[in-house]
This record gives sequence, C-alpha cells and structure tokens, in this order.
Amino acid sequence: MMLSEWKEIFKEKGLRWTLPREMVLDVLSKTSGHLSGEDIYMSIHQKCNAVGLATVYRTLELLTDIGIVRKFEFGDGKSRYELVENKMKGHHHHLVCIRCGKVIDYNEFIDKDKDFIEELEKELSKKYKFQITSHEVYFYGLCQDCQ
Amino acid sequence: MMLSEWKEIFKEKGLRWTLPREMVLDVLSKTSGHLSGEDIYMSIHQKCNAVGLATVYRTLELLTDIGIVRKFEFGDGKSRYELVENKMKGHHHHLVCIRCGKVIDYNEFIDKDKDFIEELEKELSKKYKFQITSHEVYFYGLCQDCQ
DNA sequence: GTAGCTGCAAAGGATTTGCAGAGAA
DNA sequence: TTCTCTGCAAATCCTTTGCAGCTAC
Repeated sequence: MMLSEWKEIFKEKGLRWTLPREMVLDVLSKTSGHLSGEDIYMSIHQKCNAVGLATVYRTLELLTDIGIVRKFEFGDGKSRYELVENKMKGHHHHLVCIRCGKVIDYNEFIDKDKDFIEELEKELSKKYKFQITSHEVYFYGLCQDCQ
Repeated sequence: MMLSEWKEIFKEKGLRWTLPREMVLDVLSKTSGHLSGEDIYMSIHQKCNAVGLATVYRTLELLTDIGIVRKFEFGDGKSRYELVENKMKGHHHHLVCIRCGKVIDYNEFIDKDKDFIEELEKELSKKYKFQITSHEVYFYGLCQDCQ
C-alpha cells in the first residue's frame, strides 16, 4: 500500500495525517516485520529525533485498532508489530528460535495449511460458539545457528 | 503426577524441596491452567501469607527451566503458567476471546490436528533447518458471551 | 479557531534482582 | 554447618497516561 492510500484511510476516519504517523508507517513498510515499539522508535529517531516513544506506541495502538497493523507476542515480554497488508495477509505462521529469538515467517506449505486451518476454524466455531477472526501458529525450537 | 514424584525430580537435580515450591505445584495441579504469576501468588496467599510474589516468580521460572511447567503468552502482557503433564501433553491449541480474555483449550479434532501438525513440523524442520521442540496454535475471536 | 495530536515526564503493571536472614540437607 | 532459598523492598523493563503546548484541517 502507498502513502496516499493510507492518507485516504485516515481522512475517511477523520484522523489526522501527521509526521509521526507517516514515519511509523514508513518504517513498518520498509521492514519484514517483527519490530518492537522500541525498534520502531529507534529507527525513526535515526532520521529525526522529534518523535517521542509515547507517540510511537500511541500510533501503533491506533494503527492496530483501525486494522492497518497487527500486534504479536513472541514470548519475550515485548510486543511486535507488522503491517497487515504484508504478503501472507491473515496467515500468521511463525518459527521462533528459543535461544536467539529469531523469528521466521514461513510461507511454504501455506496452501495445504490454509485449507486445514480453515476447516478447523469452521468446526471450532460451531463447537464452541466462537466467532473466530484470526489465528496464529507458532513452532518453537532451535534455529540452524543455535543448535 | 504426585508430590512424591516431583520431590524425586528435585532431589535428582540437587534442588531443595520447600514450602513455596510445594504450594506453587499444588496450585498448578488443582487448576485447569492459564494462571498468571499473580493468580498463583493470590491463590497461595489465601492459605498462607508467608510466601512472597518474587518467590512465586522464581519458582515458576525454575519449574519452566526443568520442564515441569510451560509458559504462555496470550497477548495481554501477562505470562500464564501450566503444568506440562496436563492432559493434552505437548499439544497446545487455544481459543482466545479478544474481548474478555477467556481462553479455552480445545481438545476436539486433536487427532486430525496432530497428524497434520506433525507432518508440517517435519517439512519445516527440513526446509529451515530448525530443530522444532514444540508448537502452539491460537484462534482469536469473540466467545459466545461477548459476541 | 478548535479538536485532535504531540512530547515530555511521571505513572503504571508485570517481572526481576540485591541482600541479609532462614532453613533444607 | 553449608549453601540454597526466601521475603522484602528496590529496581527494571515495557507500555500507558496526564498535561500543557502545537498543528492539521
């Protein structure tokens, strides 16, 4: 997605288009994801030290609320943020290294995956009367370097 | 598992069997899981106010390290703890309500699940040279009460 | 002009750590 | 006795909030 499109979304929702918001989106769109609030703040700060950490968090919360960004927890106490639009939209499957913390989003086997998960989702919805909106799959272990 | 077995494990590892450790294990073994550090501390405190919160956390970390307890993150900033031995050993599939935070561990469809996940695990291991030790599946949505 | 945003600093909540004393082995 | 554990309080880490000033519209 391009700046102009995000701007449009903000306008529709009556939100203001500001420098901090633009910069947060810029950082998120230029990385593969898995960035913490601090990461994003640091990245912005390198170019311009006029944006505060609190604003970064406030912006991330806003973006999460309006569905542009997705928040993850990988188990180290920090939240991670990623643009929803990214490649595997709606499909969040991760390999997490329990030693170094590296996270790989795998995109192989996704089709097989998808069919399976979708059916499971349907069955679970029925069984537990849950209105399911998303899912995440994590595999934990040691990456090649840490074995 | 019974107290005497845990005691045995502690002995083997040269760890001491103490009141706080016994009480943490007692609480964990008497609930279905998904307890936060605070929950466990409170639960212990009702019977005996001689155990500190820090000790509860230290004990949970120890139990996690030696593999008796498993730590989860459901996205609300608190860690949750659960005995590894519990029913669906090694199979951690959850339905999380994004409004009220309720978590259901589903145990239907586990067999179908299991085969699928195991095969996927094998393929991912090969492809990414990851030594996978565990996995977790989360479905997020609204529970019956919150819809 | 006027909400909505912002930066800063202070507050908050969960978890960890330092330390001297307590208590398993 | 010895060395691990413990409680307490203080510290830390990530995140949120209060507030007065700023700025997009």
